Amino acid sequence: VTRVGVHDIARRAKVSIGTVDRALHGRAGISQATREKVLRIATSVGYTPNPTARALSVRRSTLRVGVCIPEEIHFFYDQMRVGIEDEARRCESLGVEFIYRPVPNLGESEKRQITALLREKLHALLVVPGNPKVVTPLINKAEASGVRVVCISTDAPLSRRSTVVCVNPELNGRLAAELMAKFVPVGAEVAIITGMLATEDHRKKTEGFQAGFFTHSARGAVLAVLEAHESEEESYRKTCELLAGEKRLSGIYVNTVNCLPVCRAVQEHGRGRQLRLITTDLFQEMVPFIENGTISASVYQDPYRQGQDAVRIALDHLLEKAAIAPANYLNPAIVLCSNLYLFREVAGLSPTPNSTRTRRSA
Amino acid sequence: VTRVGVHDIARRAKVSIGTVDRALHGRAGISQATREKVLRIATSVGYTPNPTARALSVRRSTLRVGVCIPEEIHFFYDQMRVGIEDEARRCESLGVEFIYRPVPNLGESEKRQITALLREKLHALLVVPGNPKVVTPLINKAEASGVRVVCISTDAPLSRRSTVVCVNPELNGRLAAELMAKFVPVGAEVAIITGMLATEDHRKKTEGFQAGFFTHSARGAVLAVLEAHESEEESYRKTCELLAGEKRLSGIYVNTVNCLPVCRAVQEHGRGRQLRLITTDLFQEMVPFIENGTISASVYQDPYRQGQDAVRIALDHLLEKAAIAPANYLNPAIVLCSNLYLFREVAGLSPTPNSTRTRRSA
DNA sequence: CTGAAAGCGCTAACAA
DNA sequence: TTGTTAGCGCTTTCAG
Repeated sequence: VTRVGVHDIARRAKVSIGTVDRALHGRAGISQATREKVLRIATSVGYTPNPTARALSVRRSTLRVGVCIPEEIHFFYDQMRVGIEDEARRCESLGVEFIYRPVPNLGESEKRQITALLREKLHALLVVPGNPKVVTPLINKAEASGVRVVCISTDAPLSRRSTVVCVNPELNGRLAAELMAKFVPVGAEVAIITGMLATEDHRKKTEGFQAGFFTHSARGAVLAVLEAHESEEESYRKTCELLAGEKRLSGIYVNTVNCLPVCRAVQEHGRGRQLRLITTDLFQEMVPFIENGTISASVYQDPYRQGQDAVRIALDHLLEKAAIAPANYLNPAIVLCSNLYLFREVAGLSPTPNSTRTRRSA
Repeated sequence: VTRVGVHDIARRAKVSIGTVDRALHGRAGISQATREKVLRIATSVGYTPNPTARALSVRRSTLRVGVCIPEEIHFFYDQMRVGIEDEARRCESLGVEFIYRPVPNLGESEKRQITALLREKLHALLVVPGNPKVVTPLINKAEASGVRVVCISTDAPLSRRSTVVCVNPELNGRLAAELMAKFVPVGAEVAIITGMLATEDHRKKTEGFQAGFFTHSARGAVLAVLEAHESEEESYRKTCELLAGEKRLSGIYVNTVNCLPVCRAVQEHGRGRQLRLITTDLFQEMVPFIENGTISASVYQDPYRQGQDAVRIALDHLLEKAAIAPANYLNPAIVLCSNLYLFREVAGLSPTPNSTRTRRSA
């Protein structure tokens, strides 16, 4: 099976390889007649270009990808960074260069960092936008100068970013609600503990949960939506009050990362009742609560995958001219006790010694 | 930051590119002193070879990856194939050639197809082993001659395959059991419908479910394990008998793909009771049953991802000398009504018109 | 409009 | 032991 190349076509058409190239790529400077002849021969011999040769020939400049995501140890953005780095490593042999300009926290000094990145003659920019108002003009400026911008995890919906890679927050809430509806009995009453409803992400998760619980539960109701403002103390206190006030409460959905105070409160004051707790994401401190059943399930947004996918989308576009979908919604995973140790955040840990759950109340 | 190549190293070491090549590849005909000097410079400037150029230059030694998976339209192995093809496309610019030799059905004529592949001077082989007894010697032969073999979806555990990419079947069963335990009330009785317990995969899923249900349910019991031998008629009949005989039954776990007859039986004869059905994998015909709540959840083994990961593992090893883990266990996804349309098998379809589930019994 | 030729970065055969 | 050189198949520039 000897592959046919531009030379073969040129020979058969009695033209030069330059002409073949012009015909094949619809470039200017060739007569319609020759073009058709070349094209006809090319299809008749079943020509397929050798992408290796093309890649070698065409890519003289190295691609530069800027990355601006929050820095963090041991959690969400940390996993995202690892996902980006792992995928970046696979591409460095293709001559792709990654330039990291992290921000210390979501939204903090992002204007400075992104501006710095944009000076680097990027081809693509991966960014977790903290404050959309700040980031949107920068994104628009980048896209205007041909830089493909991929938002990760949170969107800048009014910007001209090429795409976003995230879990749809509304779906996130709906999924939690459907699970909750299936966990609790008919007519059950549940509550939501959120961060700040001013945050789009939290608001949409909350709305999604309410809509989903209405759809999937049988005569159930969402009794309360409590804002805890990401405060440990406030979360704990409000959960305790909730448990004290609503004796019939049979489920709590926590849609922010700040679930540990809720777990503690439930463990201390919810004992004995069939209270179902559904949380968001996963980190090591949650493990004992999942193992002992305090947390029934957690909706996991897979930051590693988000980072990985963002890189892949950008590079498929840059290297292979793949189209970019306007949005890339990941399917969140569901963390249960059984699959806990397959998650990156937990893999490698060994189960807590006293985690054997033999026929406890499920 | 312009990439450094053999020429740069040659210049710095004041030798020719031929010598650099000899040093870099441990070829003969070079003095120890020059070799060390070149190597030192190469590492100090962080030289990484350009695989595209290498591939182009070496020409005939493009990497060849053989693929032997079942052929199928519209379902599991079909998705797996797409996953492999998508990932293969991303690699073709690296000069990797994929040779497909599918089998019509799992295990059918696999000896012939794999043998044919092994004649192709492969570097890696991706295979879904049907009959381990047949495939194991072929795998061993391949590995003995330096071909890295990656099993997908099912393992050939006694062979010397480099790795397997799959969902651990026992975990699969445990996960289904944990969900079931959380869905059904205290003291609930459930049943398992399986294919053939002689099949390792089905047996392990069954065992996993039993163990998991014992662990996670509160005083519940697995009443029956029914083998339906992948027969539509048998599945339907046995489900009907089960529903008639066990009036208190509150859950069924179907651990094979053959779930439609069970769905029909449940819809016809299980009406009115809170019967929880947990199935395996996902295909279009299941959609209405998920939408109308007949199926409470399905444990999805993500064939697309399995194919994709298999390619990645093989190529990371071949191209970047990455180590291969002895096994790669994927985390199964859980299909619910809310996230249904994020799955590849269903994406693009629009929801069934009468699927609006307004406050039905969950 | 068309052809010739110079690379892309690396390998390998052949000289020296 | 080392240097030189001719490609791999394609794109692109520069003459004609």
